[in-house]
Amino acid sequence: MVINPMAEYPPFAVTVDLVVLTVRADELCALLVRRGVPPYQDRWALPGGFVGIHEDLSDAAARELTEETGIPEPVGHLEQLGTYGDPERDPRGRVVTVAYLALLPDLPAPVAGTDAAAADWIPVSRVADAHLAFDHDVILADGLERARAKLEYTPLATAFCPPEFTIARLRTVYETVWGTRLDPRNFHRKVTTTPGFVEPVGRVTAGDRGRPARLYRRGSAELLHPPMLRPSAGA
Amino acid sequence: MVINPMAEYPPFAVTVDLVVLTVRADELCALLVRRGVPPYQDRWALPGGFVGIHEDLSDAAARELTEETGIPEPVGHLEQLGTYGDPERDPRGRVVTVAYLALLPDLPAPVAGTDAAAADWIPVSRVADAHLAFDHDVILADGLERARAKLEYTPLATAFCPPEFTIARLRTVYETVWGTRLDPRNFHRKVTTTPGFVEPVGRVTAGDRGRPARLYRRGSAELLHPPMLRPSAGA
DNA sequence: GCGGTTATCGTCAATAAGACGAGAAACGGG
DNA sequence: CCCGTTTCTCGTCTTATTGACGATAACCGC
Repeated sequence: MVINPMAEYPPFAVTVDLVVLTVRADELCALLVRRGVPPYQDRWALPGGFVGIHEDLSDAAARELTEETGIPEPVGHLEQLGTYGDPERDPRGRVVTVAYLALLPDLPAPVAGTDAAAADWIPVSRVADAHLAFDHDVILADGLERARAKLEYTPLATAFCPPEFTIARLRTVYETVWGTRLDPRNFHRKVTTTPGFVEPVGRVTAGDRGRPARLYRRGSAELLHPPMLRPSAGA
Repeated sequence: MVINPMAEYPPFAVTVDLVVLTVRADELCALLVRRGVPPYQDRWALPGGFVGIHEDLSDAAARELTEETGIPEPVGHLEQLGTYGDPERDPRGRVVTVAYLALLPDLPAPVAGTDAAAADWIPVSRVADAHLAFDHDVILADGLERARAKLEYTPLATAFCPPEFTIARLRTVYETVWGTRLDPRNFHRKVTTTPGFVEPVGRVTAGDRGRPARLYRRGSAELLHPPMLRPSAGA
């Protein structure tokens, strides 16, 4: 703020929007809010809001995520997805939005939005008809594609799981996000032999059907070597 | 522009910055400009500039690319890299920049910047000392990592090549960007058997040393299956 | 105990990758 | 014109990884 050349340059509003994904009841769901005010009143939209003049972009995204889900931050995963700045994307004026992608475990959270409108988890298979506000259809589609691709070469599937999870739980994450079925035995071998993907906790589950399963937590790897490739594209 | 709620929200300036990479003389080079005005006067920086109030972000990036390189657009590859909005990143005020990554063939282009300052290709191995202006070190590092990763699972190495190229040329691109050596025979087999990576033109080179090489052009695939994995990380 | 269910381990063939050998096709120098 | 040099292209062998699937282990309810 030493000098003020801003006056010479066009003023923009900057927002953050969130693609928040989770896996619940064998369905991939996105967190959506129903808009209470124009434009696009009563339409579903991605949660988001304006960035404060002294606020970092990632801080704004984390703040919105906490406000919308009610959960403290250090669960799951949050990363920048992309920035959308079509001059016509917001009828109110020139608004550039920085989209973030969040992957969360299935929370029993109330999802009581602080804003007036209602918030809810919507299965992505049923969002297509909804015609989200602004360009949020495109942003959501980009987020889904990013999530699907990242499961291939990063251990981020664990972000959809609670801190301790079974291999079967991790497999349903892959199956749900990719929309494919995976062989439980080959998946088990692949996950347990990829260095740094998961590490055993030492305990097992109890109370479920079938043989108890070992519990694992996320390993230290940031990248999977070799990657988990989607069967669809492989052939 | 129907309503004007912008007044209630903090005004930002929005810029685009470009990480422009090419392979020349067996070195990976980035296009940098020397700043002619404060702040960071006389320091190297990424090319870039302010986004017009009616201009799309990708249009602004393409415009800057053309201005800085003098080449018409439809060569190489241009994609959004990420957005950087630390409140302190620009001493002049709140400037959010949307970074783009461009991969170009080695152009005999004059690189005569329209702006006052000089522009030049700098080998990335020598940029580390330079301490670029603003947070451009970070943006460049992110662009390099993105480029290295994308060579693994996309055919974008072809963006560094002229429209028709040899397998050996493509191999030097991989070797230069990754900083490793690759076996020419295994590389040749891998590239020619990956569906959609390259397709033969039908002609061969002439005049070089050694046996003439077949010419290829880029194939139709957007993703490589199976991917080309870096040897470094593989073990 | 017995069938149902799920987890885990092992086997075998098919596929892909890494390490090389060797011939093909150009060049320049004697 | 023969020869060594260079570089491209194809082929072979060995090893690692994947995909398909059998078999056993360990729980549940009855």
